Amino acid sequence: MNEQEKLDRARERVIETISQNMNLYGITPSIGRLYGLLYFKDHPMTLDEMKEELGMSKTSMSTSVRSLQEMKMVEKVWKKGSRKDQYQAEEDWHQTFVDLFTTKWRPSISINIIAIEKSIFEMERILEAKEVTEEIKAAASDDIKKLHNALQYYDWLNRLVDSFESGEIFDLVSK
Amino acid sequence: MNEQEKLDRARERVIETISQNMNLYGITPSIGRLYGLLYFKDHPMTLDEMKEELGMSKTSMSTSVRSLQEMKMVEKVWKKGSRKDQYQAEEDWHQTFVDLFTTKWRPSISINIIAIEKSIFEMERILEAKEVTEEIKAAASDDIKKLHNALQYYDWLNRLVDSFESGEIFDLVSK
DNA sequence: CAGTTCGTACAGTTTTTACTGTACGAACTA
DNA sequence: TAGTTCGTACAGTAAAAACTGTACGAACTG
Repeated sequence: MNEQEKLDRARERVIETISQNMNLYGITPSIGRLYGLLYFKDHPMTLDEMKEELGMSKTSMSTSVRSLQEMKMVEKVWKKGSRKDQYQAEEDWHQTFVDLFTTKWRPSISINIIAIEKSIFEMERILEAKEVTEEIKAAASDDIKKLHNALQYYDWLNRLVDSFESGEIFDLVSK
Repeated sequence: MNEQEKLDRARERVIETISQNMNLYGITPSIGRLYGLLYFKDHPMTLDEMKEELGMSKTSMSTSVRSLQEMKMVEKVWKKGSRKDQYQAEEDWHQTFVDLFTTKWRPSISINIIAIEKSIFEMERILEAKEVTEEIKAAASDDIKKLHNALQYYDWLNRLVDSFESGEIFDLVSK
């Protein structure tokens, strides 16, 4: 094995390992591998180049790179003389982590809160109703209490995401 | 629709919504639904009861509840007079979040660090080697720099997990 | 304007993951 | 000790996700 091969192999080990562990971020291995490829290239790449290096379809490259863009892990850059779109990886993983956390978590926190609030409202109507047995009211009351705890948790989570987004988290845990 | 049905429906909305959004925690919807069920029951449940309520196989309940246990979201409790195992949901979601984060992230951080360190070592050997072209050395040197950045990130992530585990995070973002 | 090139929607296929039913060991019961 | 009950391993099946190839609109080129 020559030195170039050794270097490639060492690089690929890291790409492979990281992409395998990216499911924690909600990222599939093949998308992770693409990110790894872009991370180690010191210049932007086109869809055709990615396709070539990973041996996958251009369609996959197109959709994968788009989802990486949505997660702000990759950005499109303009390069003179090329009609093709060029993409490069975001280099600062702290920033990537924060963005990922924010873009992924924020929407689902909102969805959960809305569902919980709606259910609390309906349960409170049950408590007010006349013809309801005490047993059902007790159950409703119990559920309402649990849902308020849940709301409190989601509020906390929202504030946690705030602290990520604002960079305040780096005061507690420095880079 | 009677009041009992209204209550059930309100409760199920929350369970369904939350379980759908649990993929962020790396939890499948059906496991999330099981957790939701346990969360709203104010008493521990057996595998047979879960099977009954969710209309799924006992095998699924057994494996699902085990993964919930591993994530510390559910615990087995002893109940006198019953030979069957009884399970109940962890109620404090802040704690659940912290545990989840810790148990899921810690191992994969370690794996990534090990792979990176191994590759850095190999790349440094390339730099020291005699018969290597300057071009390859430059590439190796570049990669090493990137890997050191990665290590720095994982160190940060480890300290972030520390602050979750120790509860220090709640100083920054209060409950 | 006709001819290219590029990126992506969409449908179909392959691969992966989730779920079920059978079967069996362990722990209890009489 | 024989008979139950309980939980789970394992193999097979059903469902879901990832990936590809075709096809086409948009943007460029001559």
